[in-house]
Amino acid sequence: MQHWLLKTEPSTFSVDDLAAAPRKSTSWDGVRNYQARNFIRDQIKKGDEAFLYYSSCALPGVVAIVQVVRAVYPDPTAFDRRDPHYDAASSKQAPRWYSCEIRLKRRLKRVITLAELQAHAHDELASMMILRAGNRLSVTPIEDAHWRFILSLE
DNA sequence: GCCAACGTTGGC
DNA sequence: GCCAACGTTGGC
Repeated sequence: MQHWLLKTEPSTFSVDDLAAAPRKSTSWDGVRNYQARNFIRDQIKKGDEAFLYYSSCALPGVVAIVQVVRAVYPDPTAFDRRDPHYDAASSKQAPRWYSCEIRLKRRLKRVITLAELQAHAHDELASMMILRAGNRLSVTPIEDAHWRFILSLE
């Protein structure tokens, strides 16, 4: 089982939104970056677990653990003309963008902040993608050792 | 296929 | 709001 980190801006979609959703699950869609798309399309499997990470907010960091409950399918928002993520170049015959469905497994007891992660950027968390300068990927794989270490901070 | 211009992301 | 770091676009 592979681990992941999924980025969201809490002002757009928060863990509260996820907790309030039916079955505490949602379609993880709207990803419009090819590298992130490829992770979703080619590597994310049902049963995988991911950290939910808050960005562009007062306290960036990991806030929850989610589980992939349905693997890859074409991103429906790309087909919806009224959706801000609509993409005329994506057709149902040849989809360009993909989604998966995630369910809230549990909230962390507290936010594991970006500042805490950065404090270990040169030892336990060396080469963690989210800590790379200028990182903008919204979907990144997490090494097993990193996953365990981050949870040990909780 | 190169690369400059432009837009977006995201920490601070 | 600033700005660095990227990704994308489009002229050539």
